[in-house]
Amino acid sequence: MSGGVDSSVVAALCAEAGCETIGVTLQLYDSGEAAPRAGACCAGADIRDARGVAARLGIAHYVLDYASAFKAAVIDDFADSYARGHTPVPCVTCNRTVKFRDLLAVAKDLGADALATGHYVRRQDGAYGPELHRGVDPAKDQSYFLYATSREQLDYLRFPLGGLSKAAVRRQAVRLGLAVAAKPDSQDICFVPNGDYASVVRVLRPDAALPGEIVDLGGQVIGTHDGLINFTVGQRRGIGIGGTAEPLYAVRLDPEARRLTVGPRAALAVGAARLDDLNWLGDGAAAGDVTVKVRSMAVPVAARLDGLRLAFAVPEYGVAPGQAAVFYDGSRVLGGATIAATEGLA
RNA sequence: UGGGGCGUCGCCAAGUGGUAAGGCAGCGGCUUUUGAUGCCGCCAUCCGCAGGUUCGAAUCCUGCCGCCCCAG
Repeated sequence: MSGGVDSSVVAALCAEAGCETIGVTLQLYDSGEAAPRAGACCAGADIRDARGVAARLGIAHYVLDYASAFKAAVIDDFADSYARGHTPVPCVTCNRTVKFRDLLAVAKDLGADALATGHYVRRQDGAYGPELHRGVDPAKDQSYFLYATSREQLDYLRFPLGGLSKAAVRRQAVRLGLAVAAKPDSQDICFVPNGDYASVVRVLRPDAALPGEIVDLGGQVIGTHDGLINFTVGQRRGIGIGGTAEPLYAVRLDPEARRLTVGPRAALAVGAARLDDLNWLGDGAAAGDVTVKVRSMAVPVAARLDGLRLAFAVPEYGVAPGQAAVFYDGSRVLGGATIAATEGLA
C-alpha cells in the first residue's frame, strides 16, 4: 500500500470480498526533511495515508523499511545506467526486485495465498499458465513496467484494477469511503522528490554530470553541454543550439569522451536493437513477429525478434539504450528486454 | 581610410513607404509510475546609432559607428 488511490482501493476490495487482508507498505526512501509534494509516494505523508486507509478498513498493516534495499537495487542501478550513457527505467527495476521479489517474499512469509497490487495490468489464465495482459484503460496501462515479471511471480500475483479505468477506480474509492479518493496520480520518478533526477545521479556518479562537447554527425564541435545525464537519445529540448533549419536531436551519448552527438530527426532512424536481460512470457520460443513498444508511451510497432536481436519492420526513431523493449501480441505481453544498443540503417 | 557590400529577437532570415513573416534556440503548459517524442501557448512598440524628408519609413536622404570583400 503506497498510500495512493490505487493500492488503497485494492486493499479495500480485497477486504470487502471477505479475504483476510494484510496491508504492507514499503518505505522505499527516507523523505527526511524533503517537502511533501503531490505525486510522490512511498515515504512520509503517504505512509500515514496508507496507515489511515488500513485502519479505516480494519485490516492489519505493516510498514517495512526497504530504504537500503531500494537504494541498492534501484537507485544505484539508475545512477550507473546514466553513467554509462543509457536511459534507465527505474520502475521496471523496482517492480522486478523490491516489489515482486522482496515484497512477494514477505507476503509468502506472512502465509498469504496471493499478493495483490494496484498495477493496471491483467493476469489471465492461459493454456500454458498465467498470462500477462495490458490494462483495459489504455491511458493507464502499466504493462511496459512489468514485462520482467516471471511466470512464477505471475502465478502468485493478482491485479484487481487491470479491468478498470482510472475513473472507475476513483469511483470505487469514493464508494468505499477512502480518504485518498481524490489524491493526485503519482508520476515522475518516485525517489526524486523535487523532480530533479539529475541531482540524484550527480551525487552518486559525479562523472556523469561533467560538461562536454556537442558534436554534429560529422564530428565537428558545435557547442557544449552541462552533463550527459541531462540527455537521452531522441531528446530535442535542452540542447540549446539554434540557427539550424531543422531541430536537432540527441543521437548518441558517449560517456567516455563525455560527448553528445546531435543531428536532424532523420539521423535517429534505427533498424534494429540489440537486447539484454530478455524475459519471455510467450508460449513458444522467444522469437518471431511481435509488436513492440520501445518507450513507455510509444505506439506499438511491428518487429521481428531473433534471439537477442530485434529488427523493426519500419525504422524506429528515438530508441534509447537502457529503455525497455516490450513485446506484445494484441493485449498480451509476450515479454521484454533492456535495449543494449541500436543498429543504424545499413 | 580607393571601390563595393552589409548591419532586422540569442542564431538564421522575410520584409524597399503604410505601420516588424517564418524557422532554430529559449520559456510556460498539456500528455506521462522513466524529465523522449508530440502538441498548445509565449517570445523584437521595434529594425546599428543620430538627424532629416513624409500624413506615415525597417524600408528614401545625410552623417557617424561596426563588420565583410576587392583593391592596397
